Amino acid sequence: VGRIVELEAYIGGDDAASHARFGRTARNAVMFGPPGIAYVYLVYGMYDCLNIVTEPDGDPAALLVRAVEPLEGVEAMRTARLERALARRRRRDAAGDARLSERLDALPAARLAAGPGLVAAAFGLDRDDTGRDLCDPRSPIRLEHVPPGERPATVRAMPRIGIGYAGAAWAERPWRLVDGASRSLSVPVRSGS
DNA sequence: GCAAGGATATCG
DNA sequence: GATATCCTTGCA
Repeated sequence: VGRIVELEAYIGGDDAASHARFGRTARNAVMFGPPGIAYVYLVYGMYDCLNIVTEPDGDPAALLVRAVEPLEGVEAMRTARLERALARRRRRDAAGDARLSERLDALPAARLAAGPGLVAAAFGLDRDDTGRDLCDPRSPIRLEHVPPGERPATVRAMPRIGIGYAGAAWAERPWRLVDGASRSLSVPVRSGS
């Protein structure tokens, strides 16, 4: 269980940073479907990224989940992270495996899912999870309301990350939303933003 | 500061 | 069918 503390909005086919910018394709098909559905894609050939489809059927849009603050199951997340890291290695050797394990053990819980690729790794998600209904209480991966008693989010908006290819006009839009008080952000909030 | 890594969309 | 590029990460 974790609390989403960082999201980026990708809205409509005219958003030059969105996967929907080329229209409907095999990869992005669920973005054009109903909201509340998971869209998981592979980026840079290595990392899976979880998105939540948002707009009504026919209107392509999604939220990229860039960071989650662990609330429960920290050790399960650590195990999932290690499993993913080990599976990715070409040449396996005991010394290297042990070193990876040590590094993960030393990683603070708050940093286990502090990045889009790390969110999927910590929750054991991959592209096969595309299409899951995140609003279905029976779904193994799902959205729930923040438990009562948790601190309220102090939401801040700033430009999205890693989308220089879309051009300045789109890159400047403040469509990255973070809980400024969280220590689990992928990139720390810079003062003034 | 940069290499790793494979799918993807586009171009010949 | 080939290739430039990609909503990143963890190492040097």
